[in-house]
Amino acid sequence: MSREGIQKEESWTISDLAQQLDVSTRTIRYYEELGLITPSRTEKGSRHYSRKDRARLRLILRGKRFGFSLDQIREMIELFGEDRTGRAQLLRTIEYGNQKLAEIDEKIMELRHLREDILVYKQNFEQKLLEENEEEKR
Amino acid sequence: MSREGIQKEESWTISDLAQQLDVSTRTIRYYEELGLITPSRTEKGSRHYSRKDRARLRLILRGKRFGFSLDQIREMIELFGEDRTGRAQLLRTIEYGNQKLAEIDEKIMELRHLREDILVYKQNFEQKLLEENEEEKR
DNA sequence: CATCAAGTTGACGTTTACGTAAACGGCAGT
DNA sequence: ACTGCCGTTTACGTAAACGTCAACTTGATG
Repeated sequence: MSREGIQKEESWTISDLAQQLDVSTRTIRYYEELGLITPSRTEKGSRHYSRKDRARLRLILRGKRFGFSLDQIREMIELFGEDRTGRAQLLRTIEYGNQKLAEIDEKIMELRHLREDILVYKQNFEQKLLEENEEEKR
Repeated sequence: MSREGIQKEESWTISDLAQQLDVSTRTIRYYEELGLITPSRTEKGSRHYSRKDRARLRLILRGKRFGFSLDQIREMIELFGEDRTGRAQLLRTIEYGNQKLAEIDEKIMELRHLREDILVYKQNFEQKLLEENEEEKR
């Protein structure tokens, strides 16, 4: 009989996580200082990260890579994390989400522009390369 | 006869440019300190920006918005800016360009992920909103 | 049991990317 | 000639995002 429902009950130490996501432990603790993640603690006081914590950290790192400040990220996490109740609150949160989505779409657009710019530069050099080769044939 | 080839000879002062691209003059001067832009000077010493300079500044700002450090940006500008000659140099530069393009594509992919994450959060709240409405009907 | 790796909390240092203020020159309008 | 306004340089200030080091605990292991 296959034993179903066995919870791996995965969890990691701070250095596990640091290694997995390629950041320093200091950085992770720093994010905790800022209230971006709140891992559980063992009896002794060691930090203890669940897969949810890990997902959150990934979100943070991802956000960072696109110029979002930690403060903006915190803002985001708080809004989506709180147990908002009541239509008004919910609507506001959803609206905030839409706004963030729009921002991201905007970023994607801009990235395409940047890509274009670089492509043009590159093509310039490719052209030069062709000219060099022509010259050689002569 | 239409007068062709009339160069508007466009150029701008530092504050013109700052306003156009929505940055401070300090920032522009700072980029110059770092060697990212080198505007010409008027007799008196005032900076004088051509459309090329403006394009470059736009590139810088664009790069910045995606977490590229000014140092990375400088690296990029230098490589594309220098008058490289010789097939080896050209090939290296082109390779560098390809690498940058790959990085950007990677970023775009990651942005899509981030977008997905946020979308899921939002949909969660939209679901809650539906449940609230149900409850009300009761 | 000694020691060593890995965890903790402070505290201070460093880099990046500018802001801000001082002190000055040039030019336009009154 | 005086007043603003814009430009310049030099210099110091600062917020964000960590790095680094010290001082200490706590298991784990030869």
